[in-house]
Amino acid sequence: MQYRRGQEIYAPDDPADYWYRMARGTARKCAVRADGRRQIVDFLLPGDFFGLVNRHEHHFAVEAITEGTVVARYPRRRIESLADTDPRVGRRIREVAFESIARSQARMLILGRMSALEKVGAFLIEMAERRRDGAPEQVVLSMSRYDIGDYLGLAAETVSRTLSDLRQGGAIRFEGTHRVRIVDRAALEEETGDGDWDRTGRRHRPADPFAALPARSGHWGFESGALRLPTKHEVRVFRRN
Amino acid sequence: MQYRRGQEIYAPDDPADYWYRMARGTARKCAVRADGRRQIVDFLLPGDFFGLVNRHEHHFAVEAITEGTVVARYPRRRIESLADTDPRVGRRIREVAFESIARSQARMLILGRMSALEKVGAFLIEMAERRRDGAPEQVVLSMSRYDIGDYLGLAAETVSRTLSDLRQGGAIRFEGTHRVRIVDRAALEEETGDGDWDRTGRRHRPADPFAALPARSGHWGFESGALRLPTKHEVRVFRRN
DNA sequence: CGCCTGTTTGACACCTTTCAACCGAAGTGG
DNA sequence: CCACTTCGGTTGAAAGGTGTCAAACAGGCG
Repeated sequence: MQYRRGQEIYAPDDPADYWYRMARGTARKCAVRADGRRQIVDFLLPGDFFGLVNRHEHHFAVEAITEGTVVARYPRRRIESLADTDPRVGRRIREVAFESIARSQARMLILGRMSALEKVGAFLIEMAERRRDGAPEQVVLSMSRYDIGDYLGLAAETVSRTLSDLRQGGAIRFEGTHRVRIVDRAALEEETGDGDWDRTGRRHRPADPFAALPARSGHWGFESGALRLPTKHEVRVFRRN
Repeated sequence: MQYRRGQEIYAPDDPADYWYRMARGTARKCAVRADGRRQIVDFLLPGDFFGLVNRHEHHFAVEAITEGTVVARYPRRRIESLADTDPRVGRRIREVAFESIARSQARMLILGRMSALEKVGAFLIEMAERRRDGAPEQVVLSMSRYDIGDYLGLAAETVSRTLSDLRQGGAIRFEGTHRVRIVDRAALEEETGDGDWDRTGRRHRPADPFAALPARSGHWGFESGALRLPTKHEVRVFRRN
């Protein structure tokens, strides 16, 4: 099936008769509240499966972002009976599902405990990694700043500002509004603390108050490897340059 | 297997040789950063499956919260081969996985787009619903305020304050620090906007600026059905009473 | 009883949102 | 071809919600 920009692939409460696989283009899976607040739960890129649910109805809406988005659609009941007879199919479905769980849970870390700078940095890295077609420092952002904001739990203005900060800080370069080149990937990676999430959580924060704070020495900037969060004043000065 | 309060059930990077099912007690699945920031990805209550991953290693730590937490442990490879031969097992695993996906994605809505008041309200309702043993307006919070905060992406102090606000607003009552009775469930439910998430997201927020705003009429409080977010000043006055 | 962990409350700082304005690009119709 | 509109992006200024720091308090346990 082919879709136009903005077209709905399925709506919440639609009967969940199909499972889907993105073939070309980009889509967003999202929920919207009456007051206009929106949360994008996932961006769907080529190769991604979606629409896998138990119930007979979907919970979210999925909408095409790019013109000419192409989606493969599989009748749910047939796939399920196929999985019953062919163990490889069942195994593959479980793999896809577990992958989805891992991705969802990784996003909780981002949504719950990261600053705007870290969120946007993590987002750029995620988009770079998810490109299957090489060029890992080329990032194409097919979605709008509003979409990115609703994906990260930020206002679109904050996304725009943060991207500008990263650019001025030398971590990225713009090659058009929707095309970013990662110049200093190490800075972005350490910024997001990508590998930092680990180990036990037995100790609470109040129990180790002087554990590994980010170095406050030096001035603002990324020369120390990791991006440090500049203070308000520094940012202001920063932006004026 | 039985665990003591705070004991680790598995660590990140542990070989993922088992799948688990919570039998008694409560546990948290979490990640911690070097700087002390922690995100709890899920609370595990009796009946919940966990540890389902593709890879050979886990990504998160799981730790018992209550003394005497009991967990059933299943060898992963045996379950997988069992699933290959018995379609019902495979089906069940998929169900569990899809359920987990739905829960994760529902939590994104909470983490990304809700205020502290809404987060805590949603949390109380979630805990009430997940109790299998009746008494749906009795909520037992086995976990600490720090745990709740790291689950919701809030500071523990904010959780405490918000609970106090809900108590003073008449939505809940304390029956001990870790035991809450939901007095005005409707207020909590409308507060979280539980049913409000829906429909298409084709329109961005800037495109419909005067869509269904929460009624600003009346004074603070819950009399209008939904909890409205009090302004800073109102909260201050509120708390002094 | 004293220590320790966890909870509550207060005061203040600050990051992010909100409200605006401006700008550029794309599409439309005269 | 050029107004005109619309949409999305960027930037500024002000407001506010939440985090941080701090202190007091309660409960459990040796």
